[in-house]
Amino acid sequence: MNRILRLGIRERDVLMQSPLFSRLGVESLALLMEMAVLSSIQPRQALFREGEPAEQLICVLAGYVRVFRLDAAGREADVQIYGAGDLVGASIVPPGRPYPLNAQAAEGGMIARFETRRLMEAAGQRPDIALALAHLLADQLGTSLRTIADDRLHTAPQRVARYLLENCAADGREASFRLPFQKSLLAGKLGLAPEALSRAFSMLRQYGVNVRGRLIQIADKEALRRVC
Amino acid sequence: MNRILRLGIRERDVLMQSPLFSRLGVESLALLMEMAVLSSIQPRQALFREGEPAEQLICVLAGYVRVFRLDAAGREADVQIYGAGDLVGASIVPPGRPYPLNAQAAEGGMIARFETRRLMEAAGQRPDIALALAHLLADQLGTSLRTIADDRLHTAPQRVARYLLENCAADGREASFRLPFQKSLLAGKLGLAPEALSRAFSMLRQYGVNVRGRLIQIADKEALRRVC
DNA sequence: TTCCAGTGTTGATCGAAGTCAATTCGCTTG
DNA sequence: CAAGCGAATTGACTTCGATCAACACTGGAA
Repeated sequence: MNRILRLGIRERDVLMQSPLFSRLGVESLALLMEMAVLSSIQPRQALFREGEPAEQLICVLAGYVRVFRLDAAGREADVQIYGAGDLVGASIVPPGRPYPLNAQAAEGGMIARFETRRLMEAAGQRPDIALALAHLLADQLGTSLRTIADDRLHTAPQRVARYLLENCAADGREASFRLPFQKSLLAGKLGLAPEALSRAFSMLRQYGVNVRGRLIQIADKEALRRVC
Repeated sequence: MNRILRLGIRERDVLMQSPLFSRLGVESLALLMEMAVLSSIQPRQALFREGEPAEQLICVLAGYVRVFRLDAAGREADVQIYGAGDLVGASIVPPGRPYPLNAQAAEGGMIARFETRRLMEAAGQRPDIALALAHLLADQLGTSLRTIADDRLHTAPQRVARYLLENCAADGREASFRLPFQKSLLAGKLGLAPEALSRAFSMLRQYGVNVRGRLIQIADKEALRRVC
């Protein structure tokens, strides 16, 4: 919430790598940097709620942001998890509508906020900004469409296996890596209850997947690929 | 596939209403109209397949286009249904990648094709085109995110009830309308097997929903809303 | 170290929806 | 009009995953 925070080197770096900035010319880049307002975020802090007027786009600089929807009974369904460099709520780029979803910090971190109104003004004058926006939206649309298909086609162990294969080092027969966040968050991202994720992991043991805390060890990626 | 077809009045009208064109200035409009290549499409005709180089964006002028994904076993999962005015495959706007999904004509109709390369060139020079693209992508991203949440939060009868309420006249206590396409297509759109859609309809009978062929009659929208 | 709270795991049960098979419906075509 | 075909429905069965509850593990604070 601290408006006085200035962009440090680390924050600039993350921004520069983000899909919004990475394709810009120097001038546009400076223009947008100018607009960024930094905030640190606390675990579980709400960043915006469904129905609120949508005026700001958020770029995650550190930590993770969970975007979810509530039903009438108060149950939550995660829609997407955003990490460093990701733009949250890009679907509200056209200003003047309410947020369609809720966003919450999954852990402590740092974000940059951009006024959508100013962003759109800038995009109207500088094609590279508009194009970068289109690019980034297209990417998010792509992953989101793929998520729909995956949900409908694959069982829980299959979804987990796919996630592991996408997020481990590409080379070699075996691999090991650390989950970037809590298992309950991963469960939500995959559209599962935490219990279902747990069961999926234990069923994947017979395919050479070993889990200790956040550490994942895969004995044979080929074997795992056959699960999908 | 007939490249000689020229834009008739009806086709121009649909294009003008589409989210890509509706926000453009006259010059940009003329430029894009110029690029449109018309084709008539036959039922079940494949428009593009997963993995093919993605070079064309498709705008539906008449009929419906089904976008779906195949799994290893050959099962299909529908991701989205596009109707007149909708832009298919907008997620491939950035050129040079393969199509991530399959598209197929659900019935006979008419489409306009645009080369993504030329489209992006035009967008790079004319901010209104780039902005229109961003706008449209944002919309599609929004609906797609909402689909994910809906899938995860609602049962089959609830999803059907929501669809009915969104697609019937807004005013009045009762309503009736025709489904725009086959039930099997609707089932896919809602992420259901046809049998599940059928059962959902018959369970909604007790909430005042009557179905005969494609004709839907809703006795009391309030009652139906309580299902969701 | 011990305690504690939050996180994750396991077990038992239940309900939703997918699948396969058998009819029935509704529309097109001769 | 009848015939015939694909679409839709219904039934029986099965599987997957949500839910609730009990328990175990982990990491931080006193």
